[in-house]
Parts: sequence; structure tokens; C-alpha cells
Amino acid sequence: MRSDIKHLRREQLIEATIDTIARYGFRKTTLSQVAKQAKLSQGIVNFYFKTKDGLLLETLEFLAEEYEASWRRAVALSGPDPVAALDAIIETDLGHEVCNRRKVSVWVAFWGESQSQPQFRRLCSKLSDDYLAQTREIISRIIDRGGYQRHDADAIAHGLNAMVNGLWLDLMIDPKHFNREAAKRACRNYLASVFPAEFAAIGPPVAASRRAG
Amino acid sequence: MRSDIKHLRREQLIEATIDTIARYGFRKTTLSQVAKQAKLSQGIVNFYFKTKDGLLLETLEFLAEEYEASWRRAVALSGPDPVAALDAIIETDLGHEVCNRRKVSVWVAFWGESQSQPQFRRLCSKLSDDYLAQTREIISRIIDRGGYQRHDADAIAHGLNAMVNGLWLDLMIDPKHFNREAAKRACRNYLASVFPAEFAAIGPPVAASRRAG
Amino acid sequence: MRSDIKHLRREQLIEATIDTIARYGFRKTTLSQVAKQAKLSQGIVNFYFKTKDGLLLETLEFLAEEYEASWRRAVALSGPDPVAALDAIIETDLGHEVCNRRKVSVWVAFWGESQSQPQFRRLCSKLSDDYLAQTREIISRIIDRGGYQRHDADAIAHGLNAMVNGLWLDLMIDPKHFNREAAKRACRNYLASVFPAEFAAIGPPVAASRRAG
Amino acid sequence: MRSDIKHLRREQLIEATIDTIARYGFRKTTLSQVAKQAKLSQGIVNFYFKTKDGLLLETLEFLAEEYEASWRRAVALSGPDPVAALDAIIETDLGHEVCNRRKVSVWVAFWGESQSQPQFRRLCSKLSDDYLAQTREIISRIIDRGGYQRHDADAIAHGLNAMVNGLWLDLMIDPKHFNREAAKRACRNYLASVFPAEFAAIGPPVAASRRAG
DNA sequence: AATGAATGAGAATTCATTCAT
DNA sequence: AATGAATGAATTCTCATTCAT
Repeated sequence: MRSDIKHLRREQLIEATIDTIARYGFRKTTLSQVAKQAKLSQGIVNFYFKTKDGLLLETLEFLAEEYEASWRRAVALSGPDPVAALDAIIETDLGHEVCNRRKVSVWVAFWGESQSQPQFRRLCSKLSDDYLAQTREIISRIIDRGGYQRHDADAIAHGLNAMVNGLWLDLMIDPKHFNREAAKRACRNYLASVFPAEFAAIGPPVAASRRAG
Repeated sequence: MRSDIKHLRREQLIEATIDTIARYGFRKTTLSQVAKQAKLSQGIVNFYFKTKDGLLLETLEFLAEEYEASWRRAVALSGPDPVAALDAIIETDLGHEVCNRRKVSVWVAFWGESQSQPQFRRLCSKLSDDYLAQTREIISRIIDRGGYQRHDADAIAHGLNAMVNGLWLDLMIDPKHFNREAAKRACRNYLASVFPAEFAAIGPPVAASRRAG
Repeated sequence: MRSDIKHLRREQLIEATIDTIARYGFRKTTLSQVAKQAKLSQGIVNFYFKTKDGLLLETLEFLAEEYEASWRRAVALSGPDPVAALDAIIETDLGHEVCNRRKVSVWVAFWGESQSQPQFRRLCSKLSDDYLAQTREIISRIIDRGGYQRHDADAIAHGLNAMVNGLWLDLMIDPKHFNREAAKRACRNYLASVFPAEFAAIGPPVAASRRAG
Repeated sequence: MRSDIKHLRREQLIEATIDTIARYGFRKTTLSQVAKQAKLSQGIVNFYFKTKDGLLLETLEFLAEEYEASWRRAVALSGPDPVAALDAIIETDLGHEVCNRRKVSVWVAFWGESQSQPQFRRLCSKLSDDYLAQTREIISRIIDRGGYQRHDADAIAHGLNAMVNGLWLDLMIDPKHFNREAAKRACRNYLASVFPAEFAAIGPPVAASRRAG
């Protein structure tokens, strides 16, 4: 069918774009390079995405949808317990499907441009908002259940988000020493500071992203 | 004197580069734009830095030195107490001189490229190592003094670094709602989880970067 | 076919390069000028030859192959007699297809740069060696047949080569007074000094390049 | 005195220009490079020669005068015998002061540009004319004295000039195998073909520029 | 007399985009 | 639906020239 091949090619090109950004960086990501990576011809990107900016925006949308779907799935699968849900989010955020050089380097590239590209910022911002809304809701349930009346769900969610993003950055700056399990423990440790009863038992008291597990 | 003006021009061009990256993003940072921003002529960048890559690398070096100097100064001024020193680092990292859109957008831009530019990565990596070495040393002293034998200074330092970087990113993604004081509290809250006796008293228990203070 | 047009364009650009060097000199041969001469667009040379140096080298290769082919053809057509073969080489070397302002000015331009461009020198050197090998072989046969035991084929070949090149230069320095037939006679006169019996009859005893024939 | 230093600087810059052309070729001969070679400052050339073309023209004039002076001196010193005079010219033309890579590469560079630069051509042409006038006059005396009524002095002079220039080119194309003495013998051999009685005794019958002597 | 910082026109090169096939 | 030759605007880089000191 027509739309099948159209959809196939678009995804093929988006994947090639991610590969190219990850390997050569944003600055050296040219349409030639993307087409070459996709093993297709020169003019193909303009054929499917009209412009380069179109391709980039759709790449970001693709990544954002994929990311959002992956933690929504994790939450859905974790059952009704909010502590399990939050832990599943951490597991996903720092798991190998999400937290790998290929994906993270693209995120950082887009973050870098989002300051000057309103479309990028809007998307990153919306993604962040959705993530915060979800984690905030889960955290609220933990607060309600655990009787942490003085805790601020929004603030805790932001703290978690910052730590996850910061840990992703470590992967960019020093990929050789990055340790996914240690990174997960760092997040859990953060949550244990806020919800001692709920998170204390999950891992050893303190660890961080660049330590061998 | 001759060498004075040479130094002056280099700094003028580096500042113009930072302004241009912050305003237009890495992708649209052209030498023309930088020269225009510096109110100098076309060929000036090649005259002072040979190549565009030369300018970018020196810009990163400039920022790195400036940043390193700023937290070293903060530590020096904070006196002998390690708790005060760590707090001074947070105060600096999230203070208006370091944590502002102009500077942070350049950091993120360089992080995004550091994957594909070994020179960038090396510099970012070294900076991170120096920062970790310093905070690790301070944290070790807190551990020794407070009797936290089971704590891991390196891991705590990494966690703090991730959180600070993650909070900087918030500034890129949603600058309007970013709150510097809330961000500082988020860091202190993290430290309070690790060193309850030392950090509990400094701020209110929980807060985060995008909350109005 | 695709490869046909590719070959066509390359040759079109090489011809345009030769025209440009001949008309404006090496120093003023810009890619813009070449593209304009070829009635094609700005970026075309980089598209087909990657760099300017690439174009220049291929132009030299093109000329070298053309030149080599032309005297090889002349030798082949001249039959088994070595005297006729040598005469055919002179006829070709100083004929209007080879010895004209357009071609010679390009040769001299490349000779001038060959000192500093190893690739140019290598090519010129190889061409010269091939030419010498061929003429040396022909001259050897004349020596053997004519009983000139004390003659040195290599030395005679070098002398002829020098004279031909020197006559080409005359075309550059004083094109108005250059006379192709007189130049041919100068060469034959040189050969007549070496092989009196073989070459005496071919032309009048003495003449040279800048004399009206 | 004022004119002393002025004269000194001009010559210093002309020598630096020759060095630069010889080492880097015409294309890479920039005023910066020349100034650097002369161990003087950037703007110095424009100060003394107004423009780059001015410098190049004066360099050519300098070389031309030097060359002309050298063979005029050789002729003057050779005494009244025209055969000795002609031999002295050959000795000079292919001697180490005139026939060396540094000088020859500059000559060839200028010849290459003379096609498109009328000023260069005029100078090269005038130099060639003077040389021919001188050698023609000497050759005429040999003709008169030896009774070679059918010989054409002008044609012989042109032949000699072509051979000398052609031998110079050998130095550019294959400097390693060039042999100055062999080159001289090649010229003498040429003259021996025209004036057997006068030149036969001077050297062995045949030799050429690229043969080990 | 000389310097060398600064300029800006022009050259090489890159690359998104177009379009005939 | 896809190609890839060709374009030309934009970008980096070079360098002759100027000029304040």
C-alpha cells in the first residue's frame, strides 16, 4: 500500500537521522549524510519531509513519542502500587533502551537547540510537562498513603527529573565510566531521602552513576 | 600595548560567540554573526583563531576556566567548614553568575557536540573530573567528621553533579518557570538525605527548580 | 546514461580549466571563472572534483594522456622506419594540435608549480620518462642501423626533448613571431648534426623557431 | 642614507620573493610569506612596492638585469674570439649561478604567467631579444670568419636559446638527475653540428643534460 | 622607517533544495 | 516512488591592502 511504504521510508530516514546525530553530532548532520546512512538517494529527505527542519522536528517528535510510550508502558505494567510505578519509571529512564549513547546524544543535541528553536522547545517542554504530571500524580499517591503531609509532590518530581537528565548527561561526557545500575541507585537514593519508609529497602544507601556496580 | 589588545580582542570575540550561541543556537552560529555581534569585520575570527573550530574550542576553554575559578573561589571563601564549602558550591553553581540562560545554553550546545568532537569531550570530562575531585574531598571530610562510615564520597559527589546539571537543563527547556532558589533547595534537599544532621537546618525540607520560591 | 553525462561534465570542466589557464593565467584561475567558462554553476567543480587541487591534477592528467596518445599514434602510423618515426614525433610535437598557445601555456603553468607540488612533478616526470624511453628506443635503432657506435641514444633523446620544450616556450614569450615550421626545422637540424646521412635530406640546413618560414 | 636603506629593503624583499616562489610556488606566494621570509613585518611590501604586482614585476626586472649582466660580463671577459664568447655564454647559462633550482623555478613561474600578464611578457620578450641580438652578433662573426655563407645567424641563435631554456626546464621536472656539465655538452654538441670546425674539439661528440658526466 | 592590527573583497567549499528523468 | 545531477545561496577561509601608532 502507498501509505505503508511512505511510513516505512519516513521511519527509515528518522532512524538514519538519529544515527547521524549520534555519530557525527548536530553540526555535521547533513541531508547527504542522512540519505547515505539510510542507503537512499540525495534528494529523498526533501521528498518525504519537504525541508531539513521538517525532518529534525519529526525526529524529535518520534523520539518524544517513543520515550513517552516507554514509561507509560512501564507504569501500566507496574500495577497499582505507586512505589512500584515510580521504581519502574527509574528502571525505564535508565534502562538500556532509553539511556544509551545513541538516544541521549540526540536528546542533548535538541536541548542545545531548543533555546533558539521554539518548536523544539515547545516539544521538549510538553514532554517534560507530561512526565512531571505523571510522576507528580504517582508521588501524590505515595504522599497521601504515607502521610507525608509537608511534602511537595511537584518539587519532588522536578528533583527526580533533574537527576535523571543529569545522569543522562554523564553518558555523554564520560561514556566509558558510566554505569547504568549505579545511576539507578542514585535515583533511588534520592527518593529514599524523601520517602525513607518506601524506598529504603530497595537498594544500598548511596551510589552514583559513574561508580562500578 | 600590543599584547593587551590581542587579549582584549580574543575575549571580545569569545563573548560574542557565547552571545551568538545563546541567542541563535549552535547551528546558526556563523563567523559572520560572531563578527557582527563583536562589531568587528568579517575576517577577524580567522585572524585571531585561525579556524571556526579554534574559536569554539577556545570559547569552551574560557567557559571552563571561568566556571572552575568561580567554584574554587567560593570554596576558598567559605572557610574551613566542609558543610559551608559544599553549600557555597551549590550557591555558586545555581547562582546568577553561573546558572543563567546565556551560559547554560552554551554548555548544553557543547555537551551535544562533545559526543562527536573529542576535544570538546576531553575538556568537559576534565572539568567534570576536577569538580568531582573537589566535591569528593569536601564530602569525605563531612563523612569523617560526622561518622558516616558507610557513605561513599565519590557516589555522593556524582549524584550532586548530576542534579546540578539536570537543574541547568531545566533552564533551557522551560526558562520562564525556572526558579534559582528552588533549584538550590533541591540540591540541599538531596544532601540532607545523605547528611541529615549537617544539612537539615539549612532550608525547608523539599523544593525544586521550577517552583516559585 | 548517467555515467556518460558524468564523463561529459568532467571533460567539459577540464576543457574550461585549460581555457581559463590559457586566457587568464594560473594565478587568476578561480573556480568561479572555470564554472563560468563551462557555462555551469558555482558549486559544480567541487561537485565533480571535490577540490580545486583535484581539478588541476586531473587537468594535468588529461593533458598528459592526450599528449602521450598523440605521439604514440604518430609513431604507430609512421611505419617501421625509425627515421620516419622520429620525424613523426617532431611533426606531432610541433604540430598545431600539440604546439599551440592554449595547450602550451597550461604546460608551462604546471611546470612552474611542479617544483612545489609533488603530484605535478611526479606526473611531468613520468611523462618525460615515457617520452624519453620511446625516443631513446627509436634513436637506438637508428644508431644500430647507421653504424654510429660512438653515439649515446639517451643523450640524444634528452637533447631533442630539451629543444622541443624550449621551442614551446618561445610560443609563450613571443607568440606573434613564432613559426611552427621553422621550429620543426630547428629540431631536424639538430638531428641532422647527429645523424647527417639520415636527416640531411629532410629540410634546409638551418632554421629556427622565430623565423618566418 | 635614506636611499641606502630603501635600496637594501627592496633587495631584501626581492630575494625573499625569489625564495618564496622557489620554495612554495607562485600560487602560494603571499605577501605574508614574503614578509616572513624577509623577517620583516606584514605591511612592509605594500610600503616599499605599493602592490603585490609591483613586487612581482620588480622581482622579474631584478632577475632579468642580473641575468643579462652575467652573460654580458662573460662575453666581455672571454676576449675577442667569437667562439670563446659563445662558449662563455653556454658556460654562464648552465653554470651554477644562473642554472639552479631557485632561479629557474622563478623564471618558469613568470613564463607561465607571461601569457596573461603583458608586463611580464614584455620583459621576458625584451630579455630574449637582447640575448638573441648578442648571440646573433657573435654567431655572425663566426659565420663570416669561417665562411659559412649559407648559415642563418638568427636561426642558430634561436636554436641555442631554445635548447638552453629546455635544459633549464629539465632542472624543474627532474632535479635529481639533472647534470649541469652534461647540459653544457648538449649545447656544445648542437653548436658543433652547425660549426664543425669551431666546436668539434671542445667536448665529446654527444651528451645531454640528464646524463651523469 | 616600520609595525602589525584590522579590514573587506573575493576565493574555495558546503549543502539544502530543485527537478528532469 | 525514487534518483542523483545541478544549482546557488550561504559559509568558511585567505590575503592584499590600509592605517594608526
